[in-house]
Amino acid sequence: MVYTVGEMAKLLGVAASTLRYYDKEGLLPFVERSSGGIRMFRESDIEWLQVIGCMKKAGMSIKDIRQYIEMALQGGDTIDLRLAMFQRQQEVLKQQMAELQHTMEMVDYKCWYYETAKEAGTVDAPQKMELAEVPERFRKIRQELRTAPGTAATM
Amino acid sequence: MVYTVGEMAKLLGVAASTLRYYDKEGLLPFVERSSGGIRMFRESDIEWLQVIGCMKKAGMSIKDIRQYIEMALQGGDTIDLRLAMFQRQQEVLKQQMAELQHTMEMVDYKCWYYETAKEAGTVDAPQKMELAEVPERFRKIRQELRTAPGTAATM
DNA sequence: CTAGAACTTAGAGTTAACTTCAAGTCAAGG
DNA sequence: CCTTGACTTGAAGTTAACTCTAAGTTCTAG
Repeated sequence: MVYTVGEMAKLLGVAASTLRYYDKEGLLPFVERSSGGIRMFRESDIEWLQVIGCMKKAGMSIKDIRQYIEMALQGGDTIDLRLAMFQRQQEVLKQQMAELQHTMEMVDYKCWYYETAKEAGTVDAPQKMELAEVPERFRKIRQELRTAPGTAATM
Repeated sequence: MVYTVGEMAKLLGVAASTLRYYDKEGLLPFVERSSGGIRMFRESDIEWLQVIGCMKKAGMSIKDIRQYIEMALQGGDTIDLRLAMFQRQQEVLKQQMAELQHTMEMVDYKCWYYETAKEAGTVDAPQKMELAEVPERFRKIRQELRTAPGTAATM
């Protein structure tokens, strides 16, 4: 079974123009063409596309992804490089996860803040509350919000 | 203690031009000016800036953040709206977390894949391995990678 | 009082990742 | 054979979020 660019796009839930763009950027060198020049995606190309989607979700740029694809097609002696690339990506994701966790804590705190404000009818209730009255799990984040960060970038 | 835009930028680890840009976009209406027109960030503005940073990390656009800021400055009768906004953001973050989790699984799989390839000296080892030989925790993701997705967008 | 560093603004430039357009080509059904 | 819908390309346009530039102003130290 082969697919045209439009069919594959529908299958993956992306625009056909996106796949053409990826091809132009060198992300799809494995896609073959008909005698007339039309892209013919094979069943096995789906795995490539899924991996590309995964890397994009991990925050990698088109350029970085192209490097990986080139290595993968080049073959055997780049196994170490590819392994290293995914291991680095693992670290990046761990970092992202920690950051997301932290962002969640902030949002949880803000939800508590406005729930408390809603009950009291004014934001003064949570805003002026003594730290000791604030639920324990929000104390750290509240302190953090109200002071400048240490070294790490916040915005 | 008050800060100029450059001092505050350094404190937060961002470019001064970014803070000016945010101001231009209406994100910093609370920042006062000296008689000569120079921005004077107050200690208490740090919390605003931290919240902006948090919302940006949660993937909100400048435009959406401005809406929140406007509501917050407008005062009391928008508490419900602000609560709803953060509750929606909570859902968005849960979604992001699930996606990140999934991306991590893919990367973990790829690490295993290339570790196995490295040991064997060829990608054929993991590539052609029977599903039953694949460590149990990678089976699902391997299957998934090799087939078209259901309804959800993958890329 | 003055030099110079840091501030101000409007507006132009940058970058990534698409997205659209125009003009033309391919392929399947009737 | 012809129509028609989907495909092709290069190139231009879009969007968000900055980032830089230029011309001018403010503040602080000497």
